[in-house]
Amino acid sequence: MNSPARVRFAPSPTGRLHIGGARTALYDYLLARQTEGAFVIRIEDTDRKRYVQGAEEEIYKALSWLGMEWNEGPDVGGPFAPYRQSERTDIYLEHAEQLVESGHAYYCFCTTERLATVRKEQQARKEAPRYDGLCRRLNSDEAHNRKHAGEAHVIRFKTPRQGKTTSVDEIRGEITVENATLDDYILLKSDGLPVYHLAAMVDDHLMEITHVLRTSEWLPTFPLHVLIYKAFGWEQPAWVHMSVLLNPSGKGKLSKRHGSGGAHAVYPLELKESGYVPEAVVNWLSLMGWSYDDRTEFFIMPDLIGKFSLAKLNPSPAAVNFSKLDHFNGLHIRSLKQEDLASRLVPRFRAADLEVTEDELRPITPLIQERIRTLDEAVEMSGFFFRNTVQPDPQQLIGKNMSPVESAAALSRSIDLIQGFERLAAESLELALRGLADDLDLKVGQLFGILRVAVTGQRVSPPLIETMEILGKELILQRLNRAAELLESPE
RNA sequence: GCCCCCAUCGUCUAGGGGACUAGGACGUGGCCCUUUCAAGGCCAAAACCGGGGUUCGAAUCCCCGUGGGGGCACCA
Repeated sequence: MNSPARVRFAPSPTGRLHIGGARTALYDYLLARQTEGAFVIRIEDTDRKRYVQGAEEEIYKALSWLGMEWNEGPDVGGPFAPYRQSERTDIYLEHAEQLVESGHAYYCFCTTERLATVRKEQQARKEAPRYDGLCRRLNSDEAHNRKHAGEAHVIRFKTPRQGKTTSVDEIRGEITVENATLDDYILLKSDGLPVYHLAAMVDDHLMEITHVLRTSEWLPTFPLHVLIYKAFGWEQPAWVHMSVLLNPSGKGKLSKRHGSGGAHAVYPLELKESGYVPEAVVNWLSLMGWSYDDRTEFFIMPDLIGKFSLAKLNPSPAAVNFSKLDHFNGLHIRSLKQEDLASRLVPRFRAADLEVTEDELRPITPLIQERIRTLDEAVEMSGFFFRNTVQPDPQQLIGKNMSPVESAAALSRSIDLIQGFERLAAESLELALRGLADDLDLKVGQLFGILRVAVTGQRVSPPLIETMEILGKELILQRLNRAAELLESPE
């Protein structure tokens, strides 16, 4: 095993955690657990304009639901607290000033208006929009004077104008760019708060982060980050730029809502509300840009912790495949213990206004476990167990290739037969019903089809015999009689 | 416009010069099983972006195209 990794997941609280972020967090978590290192959460809330109230709590909730616990973070504290960047502003200011003193950064007094004008001119000339370096040429005395006079300013990085910078990414190798193509990026804004480029580098260093996992959106500024590390004289962490997630169509970065026709949830907590189990979401996420071998795909968290490796990360962008999530959800539901499934089903039934208890659910879980792909499908399929009455479609009460009269006769004979039972026991009931079908010269499917609709109100249901056993003689007779009436006088 | 990254079935991927007649999974189609629906089993169709090199030999290495993605904010 490798030495303990300190890995951080650093979301900005600008909205709900989406599956892309969740996948990054997962890889962070796996690396930390695998090496028995630390998984730390840092909240990057230096942009006050985009701050969303409650977003931070949502992120915690989503990570918890997915089964990732963190060792350090704003809510649990830790040796490098505070973990919210808005509470570390002094640190960034100090470091920015340090860079100015060492000649790696400078004060810039340009207004946003001037910057916009410059940018516009450059674009008109079809040049890359970039800071024109006006304040870079200021002598330091003048700059200090203007600063002390209270003039609004930012601190910019003094990017070398010559030479090349080579950055090393764990999955992509060396990436070399001409420094001339880089900009003099702003490090510290005029409000005194840092931008990502400064804050993240300072924190990663101070918090002793060993592996920086982020998506490839950061590749263009990767050289800048390396330059900042070098300007401070710090040792770099291992950089890992993962692929981005694409829309199911493969066109464009994953956006809020997608899927053919219907909308697909892109937030883990939304997936939860749609009846997905966290095990499936984790399994699905883990395989978007990572693989273990050429055949193994079913994983639960402990497997993943053991098997994850950075070397198997795939650099190319991956389109999200929601039907595969459905598949994994079915797989994980089937692998659940019955009691576990039953307890997870309770809230889904309640959400559908069906008052059920886990005890009531337990006997039916074995009947539906291998038939459902989401927890909510259990409600669709077996809700009739908990409704007082069912509403069969009279048309559906007519057996396949049968007349209404024949169907009514089959129903009536079934009622007689069931009346003869003390208690409905699956084995004997099935034997009797099959005998009846034989007597009536019907195929088993014809008779069962009628009974299924009569008993469940549905054409698709859990296995009929077991269903009848659970429902019991009284209820069955009630529903069968009701069906017989419907067949005689359909409204 | 400029810079960067990527490129195997529709999708996610295995593949690290000969083991490739290119493997697995989802999805799709068919068959079997079957009281419906599933699940399960079996089978099928389905890919190395193009062109040049390098090499005895290239899906694998290099170059050029092309395509896709990302970035160019006092956002992250």
